[in-house]
This record gives sequence, structure tokens and C-alpha cells, in this order.
Amino acid sequence: MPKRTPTNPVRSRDAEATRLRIIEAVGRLLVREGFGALGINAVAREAGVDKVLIYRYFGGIDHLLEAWGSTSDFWPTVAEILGEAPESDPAELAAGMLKRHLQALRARPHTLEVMAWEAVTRHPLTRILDDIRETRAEQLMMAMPPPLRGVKFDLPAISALLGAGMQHLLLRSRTVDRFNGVTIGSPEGWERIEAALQTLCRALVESSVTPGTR
Amino acid sequence: MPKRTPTNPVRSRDAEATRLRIIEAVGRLLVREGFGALGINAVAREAGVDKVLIYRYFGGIDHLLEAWGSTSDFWPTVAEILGEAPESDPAELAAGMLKRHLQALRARPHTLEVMAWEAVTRHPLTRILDDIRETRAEQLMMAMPPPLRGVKFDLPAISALLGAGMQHLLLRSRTVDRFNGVTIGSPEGWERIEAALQTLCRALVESSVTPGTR
DNA sequence: TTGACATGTCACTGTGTGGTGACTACTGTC
DNA sequence: GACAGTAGTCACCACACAGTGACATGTCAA
Repeated sequence: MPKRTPTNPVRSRDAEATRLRIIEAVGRLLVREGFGALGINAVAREAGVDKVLIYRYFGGIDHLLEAWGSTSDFWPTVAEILGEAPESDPAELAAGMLKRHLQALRARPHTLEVMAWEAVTRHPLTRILDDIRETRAEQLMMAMPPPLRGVKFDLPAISALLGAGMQHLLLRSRTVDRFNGVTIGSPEGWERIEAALQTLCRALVESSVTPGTR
Repeated sequence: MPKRTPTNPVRSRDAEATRLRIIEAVGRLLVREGFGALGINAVAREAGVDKVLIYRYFGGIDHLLEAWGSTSDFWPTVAEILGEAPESDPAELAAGMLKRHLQALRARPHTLEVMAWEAVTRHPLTRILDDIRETRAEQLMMAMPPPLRGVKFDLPAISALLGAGMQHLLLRSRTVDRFNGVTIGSPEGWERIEAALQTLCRALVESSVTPGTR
């Protein structure tokens, strides 16, 4: 039996650094090519690491993604965009959320790019985002003044609308998809979304977001 | 050399019907699973046809998609949504386009689902949609009253914004992507989009779209 | 120094994919 | 009926992928 000797030089031998390199490779890959390009081989190539190490350290692409999700600054940014401290006035609130969206969009387009990919592909990570959305929606709902609380002013719908951007609602309309009791695709679902969109727009118009203002 | 005899029964022997079955399979697959699931093998499976026939009849997946695009009712619907006959009043126009979007969304969710997929994946078919958008944008631009024509009221940006939905802009922001002279991702690109969005919202608010009205 | 363990490398399997060549069987024309 | 052309079937190739087993080597403690 021939003795096998590695042709490539053995690398750094620093497990923690290697883990980090892998996770960072996930982020780069995700931002550059989206979830579709995410695979064991691709991540291994991007990180300059043998794919066996990915299996050994993370146990597979799903766990690797979870690790990325819990270490990267992606989810906190999402939470921030979705609205950490809701204002009391619904008009201000809607306008504020949209403003945050636009600001984040301008400052960190990669983040929302990944958010959109997530919404489109309905990746397992979607569950995490859904949880964040739901929590934020409840917070916002509770922050409403009593006459508006959850009756006509459809806060969950607005939150969903802004949460991952319109595309989330546009894309998943076919499947029976539920968000905070709104069945996306049903007539009353669309009516609620229409109403929410209108309210949002009114708030935006009345807000301080004007052209040319930075 | 052993004589080869087909184990499966030979099928209908109707080329036109087979072509149609293949094209219809593309539509079903696209609606059900999106562009990501679209492949020679998948289409062949869906159509119940040997993939060799796809190569022979269409010459590959790209040409097959073009054939689907030119025979299905997808693109006419897109053109309709993007606005066939622009109104003269910009507020009416923006509101009308958004109303058409919402109506189409409610009536035919599959169509916009495919549109969104197209926007996300930047599939070769995107070129076709871009052409439609550009044409519509020029039409709308020309239909503007003189004081508004192409100065502050950013019609191409609005058209793009509504064209494939917000997701188009959200997703492709990272790459240097040009639409009607607006470099998506550049500061002035975002400012124009912001302004366009605000104008759109004002138009929507002033339009006849009110909650509960059908 | 020696041994255990962790870290990294290589080789391999199985599966799915896009794509092509070669075969069989049907159909219409002369 | 013989023939050509077309429709359909099968077998195969090269490639990329996810996943696993086995080997080599560095590190650290006893």
C-alpha cells in the first residue's frame, strides 16, 4: 500500500480561526450570490477549506447557516429595521419604519438583499425571520393607542408589508401562507393589505421625508 | 450485438401535441416551483417526455423558455399590469398602476410570482421584461403634462418601482444595475427612488382607493 | 519521549444534472 | 411493398454536488 503524503501544505491548524473563516465565507457568498449558490462545496471553496471540516465543525449546511445566523450582524440589523422602539402615533410609526427601510437600504444593501432572497426562497432560516416579525408585530400592536389597537389599523399587515419588503407578500401569495392571522391570498387578506398600504402612504406623505432631504 | 427493443410503450407520435405538453409543463413548473426548479430533466419529467425531444424541438432550455414566453399569456399580462394606456394626470397614473398591480395580484398571483422570481434570479428572460418596462416608461414619460415632464417627477423610477414590484430594486441594488439611466445603488439613484416613492404615495392617498371599497 | 487527540488532507461513493449518439418503430409517399 | 423521414426510446458521457472513510500531521499532556 503506497504511503499517502499531502500534496498541499497543511494549513494553520487553528480550529477557531477556521470556523470563523467558514462562517465569514457564508456571509460573503450569501451577499454575493444569494442562497441559491450556497452549498458545501461552494462554501469550502470560498473559505479555502476542505469541506470535511464543515461537516466536522457544523454537521452540515443547515447547522452552518444557523451558526452564521447567530453570529453575524444580519439578524440584529433586521430587528432594527423592523422597528425596535415603536412610536405611539401610527402615522409616525409607519413613516418611521419606511424611513428606516430606506436608510438601511442605502447604507447596507447587502442585508436587504439577503432578506429578499430569504423571502423568495423560503429557506429554513425564514423561520427565524418570521419569529422576529411576529414579535415586532405584537410589540407594535400593543404600542397602539386604544382606539386604534388592532381594529381597523392593520398593524400586523403593515409590519409584514415592511418586514421583508413588499416582495414577501408578492411572492408567497400562491401558497396558503399565514402571518399573524392574515391569510395571504384570501380576499380579506388583500383588503387588509390594501388598507395598510394606504395608511402607510398617508403617513409617509405627512412625514418629514421630502425629496432632496438627507 | 443484442437487438435493442423499447421496454416502455411508444407514445402518441404527435409532435405538435408533444411540443405543447412540454411548453405547458414549463408553465406549470414555473408557477409551482419557480425558475430555480426549471431544468431539462425536470421539464421532461413534468411533461412525461424524454428530454431528448426537448433538445430536438427547442434546442435547449433557453429556447424552450423563449417559446414558452411567446406562447403563454404571461407577458401580455405583464404589459397590462405595467400600464397599457397611461393617464395624463400623474397622480391618477401612479394610483392606477398600483391598483392594477393589486388587482392582478389578487386575480392571478402566479403571474406576479413568476415576475418576482424573474426579478430575483435575473434570468435571461429578464431582458424581455426590461424591454417592456422601458417601453412603458417612455410612454408614460411622454404622456406627462409639460411642467412635470421628466424633471422632478421621476417617471422611469416609478415605473421601475411598480414594474416588477419593489423587490426588483431591493434585490439588485448591489450590482451596478442600470435602468433608464438610474444607477440602482448610487446615492442619486436612491434619492430619485425615494422621491418617486413619495410621489406615488401621495397619488395613492389622493386616489379613489379606499379601504373596504371594491 | 511517547501516546492521545485534534486538525487538516485525500480518495472515494452515490446521485442528479446537462447533453449527445444511436437505436427502434411508426407514417406517409412513391 | 419499399423507402425515407420523423417520433420516440435507450444508453452513455462528463461534470458538479453532498456526504463519508481513511490517512497524515501538528499539539499537548503525562
